[in-house]
Amino acid sequence: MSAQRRPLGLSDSVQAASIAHRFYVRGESKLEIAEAYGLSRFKIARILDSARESGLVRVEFDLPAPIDPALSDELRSAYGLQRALVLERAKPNETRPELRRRIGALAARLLTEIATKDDVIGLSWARSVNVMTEQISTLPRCPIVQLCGVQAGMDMRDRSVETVSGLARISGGDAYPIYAPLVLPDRRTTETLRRQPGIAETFGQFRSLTKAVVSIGAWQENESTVYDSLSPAERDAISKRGARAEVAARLFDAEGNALSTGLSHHVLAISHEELHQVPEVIALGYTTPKAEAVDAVLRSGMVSTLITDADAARDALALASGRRG
Amino acid sequence: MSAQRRPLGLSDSVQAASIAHRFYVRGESKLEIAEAYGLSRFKIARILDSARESGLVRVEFDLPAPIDPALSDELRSAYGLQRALVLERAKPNETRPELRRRIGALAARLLTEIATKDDVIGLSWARSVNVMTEQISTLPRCPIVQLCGVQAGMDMRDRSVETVSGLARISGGDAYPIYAPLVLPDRRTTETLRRQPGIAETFGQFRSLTKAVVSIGAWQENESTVYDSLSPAERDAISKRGARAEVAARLFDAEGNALSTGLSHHVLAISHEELHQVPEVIALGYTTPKAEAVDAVLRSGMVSTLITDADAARDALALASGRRG
DNA sequence: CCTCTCATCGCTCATCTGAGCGTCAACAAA
DNA sequence: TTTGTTGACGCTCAGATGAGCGATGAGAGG
Repeated sequence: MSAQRRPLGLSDSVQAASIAHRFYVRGESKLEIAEAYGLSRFKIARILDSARESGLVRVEFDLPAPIDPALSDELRSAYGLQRALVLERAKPNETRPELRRRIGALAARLLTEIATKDDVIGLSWARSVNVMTEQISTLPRCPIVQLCGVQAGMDMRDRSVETVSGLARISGGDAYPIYAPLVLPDRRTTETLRRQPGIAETFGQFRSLTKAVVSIGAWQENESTVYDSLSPAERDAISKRGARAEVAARLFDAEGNALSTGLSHHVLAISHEELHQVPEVIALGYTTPKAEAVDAVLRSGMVSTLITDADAARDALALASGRRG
Repeated sequence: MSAQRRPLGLSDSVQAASIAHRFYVRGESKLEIAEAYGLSRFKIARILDSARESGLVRVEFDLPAPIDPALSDELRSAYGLQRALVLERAKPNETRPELRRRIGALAARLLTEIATKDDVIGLSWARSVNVMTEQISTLPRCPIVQLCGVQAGMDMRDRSVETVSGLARISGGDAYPIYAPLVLPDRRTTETLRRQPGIAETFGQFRSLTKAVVSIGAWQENESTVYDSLSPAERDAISKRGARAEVAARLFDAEGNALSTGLSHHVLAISHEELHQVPEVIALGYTTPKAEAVDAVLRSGMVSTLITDADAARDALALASGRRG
């Protein structure tokens, strides 16, 4: 908390370090140490305090991944999440694909770890989710369900249509894909497709989902594939309704409320309600421009685990504390 | 204490790290953390314990010098010293002059720090003490007293005869040198010199000493300049009396008892008793071959501060614990 | 189905610990 | 000299903590 006081002398430093070693590493009680040194336990407590304040003893974390435990915990408690994984800043100028890869790797490890054979896992449509599945090598035998239709554009090229079936192959469980576009021209077409055998079967799985991995998009250019796929008129109309964030083509306002717009009726995707029912929703959202969107989605209470980077985490925390303090 | 248990999962690790951060860095109580996480305080305690045991949280020491705090503390309490400074192992194959330089630097910093204007500082004749004085740049104005005569041999070449006057120049205090050899041919010559004006004056200071810096020599070849300067017959005679260590040409047996041999009467040096009276005796002793000698001298109870290296410290500790356990 | 094992969890109680306060000594100003 | 200021120290007591114990539950084997 407080800044470095005076640097302490060599002799005092060694004594303080020895005491700290006994206390923190060997776990002796302060009373015990006090007796060994012929000092009062208060003196020992003060030495330990000043040793920590002066930075003489540091507590380091050897996490199995480059995660910032302090930020993770702050984020977790600020939004009442079950878990938060905040990736440490890596290089000063990490490119977006590099960051996405690291976020995906983290999500992959988490999913591999927490998935059980009784799970039904849903995946939304996003580059980061795609990158995640590429980094999963083992998974219990459980069904993999696609949460929304196929996004037109670059996704086709990197074969992300195979995300769900690919993961199902690794898992050995059933695959429930949606071979149809995410955004459709009108409501009627949407409902027709919605009733197609394969698609209806996938939609039927939504109520059984136990885990979902989704990506958070911001309602602005290049920060949401759904945004990018709409016409300027539609984008603006939705912006005017207060849309800030998008998850699986479902929209949220700044307060995290589900936003029902015209778009709602011509996308093939899991509904707000169904997604909210999923016990474990792992949301991926990274980079500063998405902080506001991450904030909005977290406020919806839908997310149980957030995986993000340090920049976005700090910005989101600033928003959250701005509301409180 | 105990070895690494299982490595813990990613999710648990992050939780444990967050809890450890709250506890160790932010200083929250376990009860507080337990409430924040909806866990019992016992659970928190167990998480913290296993986090430390598994090495997930590490306590690091940022000492102003490369000192091993754990070894220092063990050594300090094993021998009932006031202070112990154990230099961390540097390179795998550090040469003796390099090690001596680092030991000297440490002693220099310590002496600079603890010396006050009311001190009377004694220096024994040794390469490490000489190296120490070279690295002292400031010292309160106090008298500097030479504790023993000049050792013949290589010391002359590196101008270590000037050690005392050099340090006195830095300090601004009086210098009490001994311009006479340490080992003399017979008792009569020794006593004659002992009564010479300058030398007598220096010897007169011995009872006023408040601090002394001495080097520990082992009674074997190349580990004691006094040993090296004697004839084989004398060396062996003294060895047979049980000599293990030498400090300022005064001998100690393995139990740390003062050893009175024929040598005692033809050296110009402070006596065992006078040295024992000095409130603060800083002893320098390093490298493995000297461990037994260091052990012996520490057992004498004469030393208040030991400065050594990790190898010697470990070996000495093995000797000490061998006697107890 | 039972029963055993193994691990986890949270309780009690004796001990340990922190916040706040009063005492004391050192030192500077009056 | 006295008086005020500052910092170090250790006391009290309420609150936090650890050791040990029995309860509970999941999974293995009968």
